[in-house]
Amino acid sequence: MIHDRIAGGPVPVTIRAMESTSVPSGGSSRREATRQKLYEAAVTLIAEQGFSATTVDEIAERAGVAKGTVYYNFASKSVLFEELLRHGVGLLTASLREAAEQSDRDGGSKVDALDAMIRAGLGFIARYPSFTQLYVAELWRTNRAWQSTLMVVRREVVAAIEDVLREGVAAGEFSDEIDVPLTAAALVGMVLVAALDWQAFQPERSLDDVHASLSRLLQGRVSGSRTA
Amino acid sequence: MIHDRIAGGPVPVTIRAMESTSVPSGGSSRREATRQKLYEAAVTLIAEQGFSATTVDEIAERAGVAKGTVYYNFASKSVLFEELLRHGVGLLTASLREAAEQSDRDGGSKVDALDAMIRAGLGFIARYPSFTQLYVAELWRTNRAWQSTLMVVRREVVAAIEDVLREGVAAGEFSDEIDVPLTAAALVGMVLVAALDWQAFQPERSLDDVHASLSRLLQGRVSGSRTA
DNA sequence: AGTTTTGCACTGACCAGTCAGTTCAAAAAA
DNA sequence: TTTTTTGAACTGACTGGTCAGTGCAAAACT
Repeated sequence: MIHDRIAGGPVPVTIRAMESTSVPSGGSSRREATRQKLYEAAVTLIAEQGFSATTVDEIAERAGVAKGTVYYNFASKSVLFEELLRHGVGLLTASLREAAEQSDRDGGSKVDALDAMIRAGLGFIARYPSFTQLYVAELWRTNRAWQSTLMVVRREVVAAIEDVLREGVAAGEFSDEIDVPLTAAALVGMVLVAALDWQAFQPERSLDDVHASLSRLLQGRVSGSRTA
Repeated sequence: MIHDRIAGGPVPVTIRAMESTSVPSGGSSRREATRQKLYEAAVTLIAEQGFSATTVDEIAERAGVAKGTVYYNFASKSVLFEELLRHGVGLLTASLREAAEQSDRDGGSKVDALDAMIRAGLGFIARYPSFTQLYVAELWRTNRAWQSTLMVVRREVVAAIEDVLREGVAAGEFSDEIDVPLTAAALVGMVLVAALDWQAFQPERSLDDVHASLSRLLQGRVSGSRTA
């Protein structure tokens, strides 16, 4: 329980992809492949059952390795979880920012950029539903070991959206009366919950379809006259 | 057990337990009062730590009750949790439906009703932040004992919103192109996440303030010309 | 070449501690 | 009296984490 021993050399962990990138390719040592398997096993189990209810034995079994291997690769159960969080949110923010930049490059407006981000968010959630579940479930918890990691990681996501909102306000495209942080949070929530519901209850629907519904809601065409 | 709670430290989120509602006159036996105390204790602990990480001993201690009392009043830890869930969502849906009905009685439009529900939702979350945390954290989990309870309870909430949306569509107030279930889910998500962020990161803001921001977002005045 | 050594990655039985749930005699309300 | 609560002891299963030992492929050596 108590680690008097300070990790002598914090190994720079290079996390690759979340799901198996069918190509082990060069550079990936045996260890790296094992880490990958552990991430994949952990993300689904924790999404389903929660962190505390998921045992290290389960993770090891699912990954097809011995329990000791988990502790050979990660200092503790929570460290494994934290690295999983960081990695996943890294992918998400990269995807969001990339979408916004692409929209800008195409000469789109900031509304277009926001729309592109919503689409990117939906795409991410569709690709990594387990990670999203896990993130939502842990985000507002307090008094947890990885509280600080969670805060850092949340800030990254929200900031990506806030940036676009602010640019839009500066460009006169959005009302300058909007509350940027709150609106960003609300948008995250809208996409998050809509996407999780989509995945959970109407998985047969297409991304385009869901995206269109959310765009409509966002652009205020809900409370308006019937569109032609 | 280890109680390393830092006394008097900065409390990140002031969590108010589910206090007794406006004096439930009937059935207020001694047992009922004990149950209430147990709900209050359980809701905060589980919101903070999650179900699995919360022990029955902790709940009993927090409620100021012996452990045996917990098992005298509830068959098991998960039964306690399920009843807590049902109780809390009952309060929420009642609040939402009451808000919509009140708006109707005042001769408001369906947009007004929706707005009133958003306000009611924010009010509920502000009053019972712990319950909300707990609900969000468990909602999309799978393979859990209380899965069915959770589904029933979710349906109640979403249905309350869907009803108003449908009425609005029928009255020609909302576009008939909107996707009612998805829009309802998105609205829930918007309010949920915005409110939790409000409570966690800007608790000093007023409900009116937050409500105004969300109304603005919903009515599409985000992407529009600057309002006068 | 063939042989020996090195050390990384992995193993799984094991340990010390924890937890949900039980039991029950006695006390305190009602 | 009857109902409800108490509080402590107890059980049996489970859990995070440990550690002496294994396997093996690439070096080092002869």
